Amino acid sequence: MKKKQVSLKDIANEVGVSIATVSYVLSNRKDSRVSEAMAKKIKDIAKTLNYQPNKIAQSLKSGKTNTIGLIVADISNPFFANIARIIEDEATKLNYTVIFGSSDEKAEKSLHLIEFLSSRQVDGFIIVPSEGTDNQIAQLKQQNIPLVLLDRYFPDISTNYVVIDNFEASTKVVNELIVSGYERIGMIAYANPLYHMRERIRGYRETIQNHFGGKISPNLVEIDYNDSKKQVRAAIDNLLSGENPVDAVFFATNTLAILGLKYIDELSLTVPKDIAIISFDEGEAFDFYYCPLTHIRQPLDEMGKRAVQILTQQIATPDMGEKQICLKADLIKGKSSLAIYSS
Amino acid sequence: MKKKQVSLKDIANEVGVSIATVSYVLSNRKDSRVSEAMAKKIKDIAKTLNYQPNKIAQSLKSGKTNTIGLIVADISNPFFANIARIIEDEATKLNYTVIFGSSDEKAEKSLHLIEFLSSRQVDGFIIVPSEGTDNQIAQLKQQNIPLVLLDRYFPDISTNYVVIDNFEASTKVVNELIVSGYERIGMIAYANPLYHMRERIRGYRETIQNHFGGKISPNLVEIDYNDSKKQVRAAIDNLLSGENPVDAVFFATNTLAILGLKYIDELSLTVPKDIAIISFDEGEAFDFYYCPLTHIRQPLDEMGKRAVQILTQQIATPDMGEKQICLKADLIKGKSSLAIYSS
DNA sequence: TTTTTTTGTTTAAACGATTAAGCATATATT
DNA sequence: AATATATGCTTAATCGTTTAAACAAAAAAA
Repeated sequence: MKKKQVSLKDIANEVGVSIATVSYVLSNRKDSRVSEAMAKKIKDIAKTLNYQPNKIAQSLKSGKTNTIGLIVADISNPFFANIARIIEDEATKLNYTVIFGSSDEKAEKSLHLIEFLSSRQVDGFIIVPSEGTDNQIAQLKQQNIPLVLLDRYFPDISTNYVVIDNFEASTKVVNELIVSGYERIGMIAYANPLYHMRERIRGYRETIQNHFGGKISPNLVEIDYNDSKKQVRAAIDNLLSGENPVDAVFFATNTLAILGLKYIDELSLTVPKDIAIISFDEGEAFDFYYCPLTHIRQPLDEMGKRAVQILTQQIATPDMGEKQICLKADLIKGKSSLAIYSS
Repeated sequence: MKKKQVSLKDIANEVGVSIATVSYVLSNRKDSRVSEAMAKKIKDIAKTLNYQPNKIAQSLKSGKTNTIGLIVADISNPFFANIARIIEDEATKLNYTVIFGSSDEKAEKSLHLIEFLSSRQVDGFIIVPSEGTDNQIAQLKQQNIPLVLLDRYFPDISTNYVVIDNFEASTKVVNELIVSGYERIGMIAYANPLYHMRERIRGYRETIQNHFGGKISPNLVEIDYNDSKKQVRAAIDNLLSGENPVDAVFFATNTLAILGLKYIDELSLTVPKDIAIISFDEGEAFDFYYCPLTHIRQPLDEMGKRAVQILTQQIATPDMGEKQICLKADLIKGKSSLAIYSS
């Protein structure tokens, strides 16, 4: 009982003319030689029949789908949801549709998504790559499929990417804590070999090293993504115990910060009096934290837009050179890292 | 320089056989009569060439895209991001892809999205409809395009839908406040004519009415979505002023609650001592609110899954009757509506 | 008038897959 | 041996577009 969509053929039959003529008119090509009268007639009928071109057929013919495949770790994570929204808006502006998928930081899922979206002929990908997806990215590149990495990248694979300078951001965080008088600065990060995480950790380590010259060593705990809740609690216990408990903690992501702060509250510690905190990224969750958090703010808007722009450019001009964008992130000063005035 | 994707034709040429034979083998139809030897040869070559079927071509032939169009108000809103994730997972399980778009609660954008996704031949829609989209929904229905409304629906249009019983949920909220000893209960809602909002308001009004029998009247303020921040503040000022200031406020959505609580904090009012609060829906933001919020929890998981299931069923069996699911939401008791023991 | 050019439209191939129908050849049945 | 059936593969149409090429008729140039 379902009514088929109106096709060029239907219009052609109605008007009593060939499909080609209808096509020429409705794709209003400047060089077509269809008479004014005929054109009007066709356009009118098309309108009354409510004709909508079948993009699937167009895509098959043109080899273009005007579709972007977006792969993030988890669309329900606000960081990615926000960026997805920005990407959606920019893509719409450029007449592209977005198909998305969540990889859950798993290489296997990522591969499945890439194959899935490839077979649906997306024109290109924007990918937040997970651990162990190097080969997938290399493969896409080798197949000349337009691609932009977002938020993270592989230094060993030359691709388009849009990221922030994680090293520098991390440096800012640690410096802020040091300037504010904190000395025993711990860091909780993910045990993730990806470059962005390594850079955050390196920024932390080197700044501590440069400043304290070995008199105080870095105190870093790395967390397994799939067991984060338990391990974050253990990490905090760890950092707070021993002869030299930390007086400040730097969380490498907002999810870690949320888990950490919940536990710190459970321990009835007060921020920043008992312990100072700086987090990477924001989160609605922090809106109501009693102590406004000092944190790194990534330029999400610019990141998302740039990624779409670079991708669509590369789709249009495949031989365009690779674009590698590294933006600076800001340190937003809250009250969770207030200067210590008493000893 | 871009390498074309491998097609059946390429394999056929390589093997020296017709396209049809290759197609029969690779779509492993049980009734095909291709010899074992040939089949193996074709499969091997297909593997070495890394053949991936072109779904665009398959779709054109079959008239099916295995794609769901998802329209929500705003993918960056955690409520919708969460539901999008659930829908994604369920869709993947059923071998469907999801294309999404954000309507921003605007009928115009919604129409644009529907047309956009229709022309991309999505097999069906899951839509969180906005104000004024009745005709769009009616039109889709009239075109026999499979459709499930989510979270909201139009009582005047008979469609599939998955919603919660907003009236009942609202009733629970007000009863909880009354039982806890509150009497002057205000409500802040959106000035939105959609049924879900009307039902929340009706639940509030009727419960107040039933309980206080006119001795205390409902005290409702409706907010314009596009000016919510300012208007929520005004609403709270309003509810707290006059001869009979409210002692409790019921927020009709989590976004309203967030705005409201921020202002209440600014006013240095303490929850629930100075004012009791109950909110609809949760939000990461509440995780760190000093006073755990009493709120309505919608069964997001079930809503998302059911929506996908109903939609895919209807795609498979178009003459299936309409399914209308109304789930109950739970009241999660926090401490923001604690019983009053002093007068 | 004949030839050339322009104008308006149609024919047909193509994109990559599916699939009913056709056609040999081989095997089975009488 | 003659006919029927099974086996293995190919031909060709189809989905809805696009578009180069062909064609006929009208207008312009010779």
